[in-house]
Amino acid sequence: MSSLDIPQVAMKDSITAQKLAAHWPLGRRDRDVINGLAGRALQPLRTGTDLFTQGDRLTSIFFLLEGWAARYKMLEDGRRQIVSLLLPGDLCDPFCFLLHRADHGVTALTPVRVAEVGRSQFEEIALAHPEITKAMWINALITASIQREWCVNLGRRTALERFSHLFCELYHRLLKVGLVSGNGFHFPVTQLELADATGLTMVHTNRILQEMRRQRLIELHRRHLVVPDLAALERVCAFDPSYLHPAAQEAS
Amino acid sequence: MSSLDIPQVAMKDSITAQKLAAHWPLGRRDRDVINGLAGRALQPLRTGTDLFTQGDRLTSIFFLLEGWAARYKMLEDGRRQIVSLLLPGDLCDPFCFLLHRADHGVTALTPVRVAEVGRSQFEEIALAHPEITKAMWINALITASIQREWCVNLGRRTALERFSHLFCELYHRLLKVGLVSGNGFHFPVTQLELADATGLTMVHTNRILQEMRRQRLIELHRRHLVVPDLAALERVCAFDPSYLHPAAQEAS
DNA sequence: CGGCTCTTTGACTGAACTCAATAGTCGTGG
DNA sequence: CCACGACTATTGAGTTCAGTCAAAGAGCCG
Repeated sequence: MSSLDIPQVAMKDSITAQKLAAHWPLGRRDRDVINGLAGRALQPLRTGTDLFTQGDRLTSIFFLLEGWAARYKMLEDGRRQIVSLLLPGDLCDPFCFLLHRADHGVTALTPVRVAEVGRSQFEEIALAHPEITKAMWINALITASIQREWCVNLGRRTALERFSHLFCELYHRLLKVGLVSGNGFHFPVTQLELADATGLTMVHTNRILQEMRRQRLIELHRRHLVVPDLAALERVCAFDPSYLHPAAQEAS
Repeated sequence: MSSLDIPQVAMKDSITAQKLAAHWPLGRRDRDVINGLAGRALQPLRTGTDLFTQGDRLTSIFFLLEGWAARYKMLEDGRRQIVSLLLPGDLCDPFCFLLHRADHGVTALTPVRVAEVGRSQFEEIALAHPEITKAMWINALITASIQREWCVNLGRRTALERFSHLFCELYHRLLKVGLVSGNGFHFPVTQLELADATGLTMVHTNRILQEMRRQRLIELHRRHLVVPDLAALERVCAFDPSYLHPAAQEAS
């Protein structure tokens, strides 16, 4: 855990192992188990592919190794709400076997590389590596915390605040896995998808983004988002990163 | 699990044991452990008391034995979003110890009776009774599913649909613990609280409730809500109860 | 009966939506 | 290299759902 280790970890561990180890300290062996799973990635999936759909019986969990995905729910008349964004390294429903069926879908927003872990294999690992299981549970709790914050975003923030908050969240989450460089990051989400994530229409999304550009809160061009002044953006929405539980682990 | 058992269970088990056993079959001993915890209830807390507040370090979990509570988050300027409702029998953050601090508050909407379980005691029980732990994890996953559905409610439904959906959800959840009688249930939520749960203002809440009464979708009077035609209410919002995972347990 | 909290009402405002059309962008294949 | 189709982004005009402000009733409890 000393700072000297970090370059080595970054060289060696998969992004998923990094992320889990940030929740709960994992030893070399535990991390290597995760790296092993992450190494067996599927063929890349193309944009728009669903990892699974609402109502599916779930037979495996996914590690999102590269690319972005979205958890979403549809209404009968075609309205869609994106309920969370999955970033590189994120786990997709590690404990889904405990429920009957998927209550939502997960779709690839970009080409994605995922590793699929079947149920029996997952259960073996969970049994043999309780620390991994614990890290995954912490991960699930943080996901739930983010979900609550999204409820606040959708229920009580203005359009400008919603986008500001979302961008702040993504900035912090991507920073943690080393995907921010030069105050910016690759941002492959279309305005339609942004609208579905913030509960607004595409037209309104477009107008607010222009307003944010005008106010120099963001630069957004060709799938790249730059936040020239993070503090300013955070001020717009009174961003408090504690809901991301940046240091979840504790002496136990 | 035969239907002959049901009356006996209902007579003997605490509401929390009932609820957990509905997620995952629990034996007599496991249920009695929960009953034992539930039996040591605190003094009733009065309306408006916070079980804990955002930022608190969590030292115990709560069983809500009687009364209603709300999970909420505040914005700096006083805006509030209720992110979930806790009904009689509900658990309040059984695994909160895995995170540093509370990212939200929980407040009593009515006088409540809760049982408090300290960390060390909880961990003892979790170790000695893995089936209870499993039931609690399933409970946590269902809570997360409900949270996602609330995002849909806040992001993509009209005001009328939001209230309809919320009432349908409450109807189903209360039905499961035997708190619905004669198509109705005790409904102690004020219009201000309803507004904070649906992301609307109190004034608009009032107007929509009147509209719902006019359309004979609900009867709401003196803290009692009657749904004369559940199917009609469900039609308004295209309610699909599968997100409540009514039969979560499965052969494992 | 007084002081709460909760509910209801009216008039006005405004943030976000709808509809519809135009303009980029990107990959593909001729 | 350019033309084509399919997304994606942008713009304008008009509308509406929900918010704001302010005040008046109801219900409840000591």
